Amino acid sequence: MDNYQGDLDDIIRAGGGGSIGSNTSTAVPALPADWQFPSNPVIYSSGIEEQSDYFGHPFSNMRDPFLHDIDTTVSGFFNNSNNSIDTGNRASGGGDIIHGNKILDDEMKTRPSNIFSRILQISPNEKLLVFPRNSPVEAAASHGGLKAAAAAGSISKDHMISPNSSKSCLMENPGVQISPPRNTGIKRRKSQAKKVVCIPAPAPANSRPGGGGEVVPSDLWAWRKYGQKPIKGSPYPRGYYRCSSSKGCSARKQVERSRTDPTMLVITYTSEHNHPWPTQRNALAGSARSQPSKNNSPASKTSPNSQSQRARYLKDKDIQNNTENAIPSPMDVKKEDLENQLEMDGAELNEGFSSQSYKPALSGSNQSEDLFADLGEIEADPLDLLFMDGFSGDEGGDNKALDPFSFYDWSRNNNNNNSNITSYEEPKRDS
DNA sequence: CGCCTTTGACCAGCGC
DNA sequence: GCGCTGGTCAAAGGCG
Repeated sequence: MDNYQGDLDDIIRAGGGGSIGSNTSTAVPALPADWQFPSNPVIYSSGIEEQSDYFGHPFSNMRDPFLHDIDTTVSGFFNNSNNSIDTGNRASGGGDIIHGNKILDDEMKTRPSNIFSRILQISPNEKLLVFPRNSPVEAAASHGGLKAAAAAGSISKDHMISPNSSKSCLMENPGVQISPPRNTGIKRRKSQAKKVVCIPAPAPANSRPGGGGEVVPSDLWAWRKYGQKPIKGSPYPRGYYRCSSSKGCSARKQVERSRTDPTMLVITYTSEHNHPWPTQRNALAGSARSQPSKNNSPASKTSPNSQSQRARYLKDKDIQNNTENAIPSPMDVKKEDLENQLEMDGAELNEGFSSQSYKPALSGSNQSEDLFADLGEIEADPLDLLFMDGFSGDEGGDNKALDPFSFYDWSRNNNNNNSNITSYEEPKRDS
């Protein structure tokens, strides 16, 4: 297949190591001005220990430190048995997943203190990460990819998560599969490794069922929509996107609104990008147009806007930085803010992270250098480190590239200092 | 001109 | 084996 160098499986398996390059693009809504980092990161413990390995991310180690926090911060969440994710759905049904939203509501009220708390990971192979809405973490996640998320904590399938600050993002996806894929060789549905990310929908869920007016967050990658289908059991259609940054790239993503929480978008990534970051040109190439047309078009459901924004963002960035490959960075989140927040949490976050580790390894492309050079200011940011770490081929130098799942569109962030990018990664089973 | 979105049809996987 | 559902293909149309 294609040149594709890796698959999600690889990524996952790599444990971290594998951060790959696919990014999703999802633009994230700006964070509330008052948003703050959770003081206590919470890690959901998963029954899955593998994950630690799996992620191989420095972050992973962080879990323990945070575990104690769970009781205090998230205890409600966990205690609530309701919080479980049902992985069960599948097949025919389109899988419904579960839900224990009740809890969420409560939780939401309380608001998880930790960003990480919202990140969920479901299975080693498949991960579902949920980030708090509008939290920088999301961004991080998107940035760092699964690793970051993973680091945040993993959850066992039994533990569901519903992280959204206000609502839970359930994986409707049939896909959240916990058990190993049955047939690896199957073509379509079966078991492709998938990552599922829940992010706050950039725009209010205006979309009517079926109508779809979703705005898909854009990322650096260029995505081309190749299909949309109504999903049984869900009022919202699912959009199918393919990476258009490079020909032959098998990276794909599915975007749909969470049934349970329309304000959340569930993005499922499949396959990895087999190419380095898209150049601006590429990125812009497709995105620029999409915007306009969509808005007008009745059908446009998915995310034209975001793409255009991305394009704009890139363009602007380019101008500003004069960098050919300007990559938006999660860092847009103000460093100071982060620092302040981090202070509260303690250096825990910092532990295990080195600025070095976080440097993205963009497959050896010069791009990365340039990009990060621009980001130098931000580098110091612990969060960045966290997130970025995902990029770096921490694991063994696997440069496979970028974490496919990792980038969310920072563009929005740009506008908002506080904004954040939210990204989540989840593994999904195939549907 | 190139790329994107939209949409209906087709194909394949999965459960019964 | 059948039916349902999901995922992908491909044609048509639109925009910059």
